[in-house]
Amino acid sequence: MGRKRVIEVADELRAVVAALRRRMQSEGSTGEYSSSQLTVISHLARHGPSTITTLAAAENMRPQSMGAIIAALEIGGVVTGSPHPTDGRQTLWTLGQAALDEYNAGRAARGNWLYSVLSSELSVRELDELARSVAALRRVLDN
Amino acid sequence: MGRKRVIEVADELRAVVAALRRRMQSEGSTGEYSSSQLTVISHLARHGPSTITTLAAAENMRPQSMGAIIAALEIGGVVTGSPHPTDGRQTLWTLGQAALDEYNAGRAARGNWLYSVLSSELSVRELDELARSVAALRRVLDN
DNA sequence: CTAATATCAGGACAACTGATATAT
DNA sequence: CATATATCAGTTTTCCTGATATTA
Repeated sequence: MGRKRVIEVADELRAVVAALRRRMQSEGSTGEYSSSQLTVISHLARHGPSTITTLAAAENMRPQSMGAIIAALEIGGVVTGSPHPTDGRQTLWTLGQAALDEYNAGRAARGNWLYSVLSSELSVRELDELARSVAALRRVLDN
Repeated sequence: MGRKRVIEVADELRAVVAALRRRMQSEGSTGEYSSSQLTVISHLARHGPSTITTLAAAENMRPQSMGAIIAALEIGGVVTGSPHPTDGRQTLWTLGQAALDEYNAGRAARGNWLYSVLSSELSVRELDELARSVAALRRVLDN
């Protein structure tokens, strides 16, 4: 693939990422959780209890920023914090049972804009390609 | 593709979009232009002179927001505005010759984080899949 | 008069940096 | 003391909504 072609892909990816982000944010009010909140919920549901520092690193975000997201979820009763068994500096955050059930049942995603448009407007093949592309981008981010 | 699988793809896409956006923004200072500015520059380079309303629609953004981006580029001498030949309400914005040359030579992208990681860390096949996935997402956004 | 284009002003939100308290 | 975790406070950036002038 030529250099020019890579530049085009990068340009289009940049534009799509920016536009997707704006769209997800504006559609966020339709669903129950914001985009940042859904990301944290899915992380906790899949990886189990985590500290703020761990969550922030997973999302390429500063601990202070993640702290604000967790604080909002705690007020809503979605997550609960408990002291780390051996390290008194850390707090382990866990998904509440109701939120975990909700996530596993797919109800958290049901009313979500991104989930619904991917289901309805992408072919099976496109979804498959998208899954691989997302994994490749994740790999790039984690380097 | 099952429902659960689509939810996973949506979750991962949401997380990657958010993380990519943050990363692009923080790496932005390395390059010469911000993410929003690069998007506008590449649009003008490919599609020719455009109005603020046209640019805003292409990027799924409000005209007021695009106006601010254009204003910054004008101060930097990157774009120049000229009145529309027949419609006095409109201003057509054009890339300056220096910026156009720079774009065509790939110099605008050379120092760009996104371009360089895509070139160095993705295989040809992954770049190809990514190009198709980005096009599919663009289609979803334009609906 | 109605619709479209652009811009001015003010606001909301997400994530940032710097500083600080506490525990290892 | 040096390091790691978390949080408080203030700032920056980006995009938003509402209101207004101008032209088609």
